[in-house]
Amino acid sequence: MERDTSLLADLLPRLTQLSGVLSRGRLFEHALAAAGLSLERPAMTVLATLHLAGQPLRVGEIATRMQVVGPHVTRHVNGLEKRGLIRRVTDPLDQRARLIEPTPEGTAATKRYIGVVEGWFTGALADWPEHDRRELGRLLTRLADDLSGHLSALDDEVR
Amino acid sequence: MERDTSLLADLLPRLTQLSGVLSRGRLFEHALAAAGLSLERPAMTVLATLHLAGQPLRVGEIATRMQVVGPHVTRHVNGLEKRGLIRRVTDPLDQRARLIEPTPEGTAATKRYIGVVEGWFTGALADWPEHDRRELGRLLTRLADDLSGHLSALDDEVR
DNA sequence: TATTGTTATACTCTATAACTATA
DNA sequence: TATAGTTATAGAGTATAACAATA
Repeated sequence: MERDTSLLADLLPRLTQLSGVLSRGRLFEHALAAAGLSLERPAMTVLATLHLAGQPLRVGEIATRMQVVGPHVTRHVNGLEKRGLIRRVTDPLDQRARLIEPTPEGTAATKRYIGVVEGWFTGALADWPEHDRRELGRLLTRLADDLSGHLSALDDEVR
Repeated sequence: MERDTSLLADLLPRLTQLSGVLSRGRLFEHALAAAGLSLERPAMTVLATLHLAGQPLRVGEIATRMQVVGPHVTRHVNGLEKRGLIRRVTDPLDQRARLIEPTPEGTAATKRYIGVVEGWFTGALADWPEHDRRELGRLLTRLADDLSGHLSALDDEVR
């Protein structure tokens, strides 16, 4: 019990710091600039989500994967479409739905961006022993899942 | 090299997910409600920063520790002062500076909040082997430091 | 002249509500 | 009537710029 508290006293500030570096930090802005892109970060996240999926996705599906709400995705899809980075295709199976798919330019832009971020992370973790990198991946996966699960439970309680 | 890429392909989405849970998630709102507080999250962060420091801090120092900019702190300090949770004391060593210190009510509120969050994290990590919890703390500390360091280096390059 | 803090303003990210079109 | 998406609007969080007071 005593030990838990002291672990948490250390862990919480770290998580806060990390969260700040990733979300508020200029890390992604740097990567966007280095990739020669002038996009808002959530727009880039839409592209990255499509890239990770490896197939066209509906607006609602993108929203779910980004853990945001539909209109937010619509807004950035609008911008991406104007720039010619994605295309809206009506889903042949359901005329209400739209499938969002990257254009060749969108795919190229996404690859440039991901390349920059990966290179940057590789550099940041260059000195890490292989074992630590693997452990971090394992623990972070579990932490993200456990925290997400607990958060859902909390939301359900309130409901 | 191949291995780095595949690690990162896994790590980056995890970090994004984690960052989302912590920053956008309703975790802290839940904790505030459970502690019986109606404060904005950054205001609570100001209180937590003071609590962690264990002593009154200047506005600028709070901003540095929160990794935000001065006016942002001023704004939330204004709100906290109105609610009687902190006090502004002119620094005897420098008439320009103000030392921010929690009132007894502020201290009590902060303790309630931290207690809720720690209890919640303890629950989320309850099933974790002690070894994993310690490893997570160690690796997260290093990750946060390395990423912060790299980010500063990037900022300097741009400058 | 440099620094600490404040005020005023604006921008980014995300949410909720109201609506349209299809099912 | 329910669902997919869009449009319009609002709010939280943070930044930049202009300023005041003190050093």
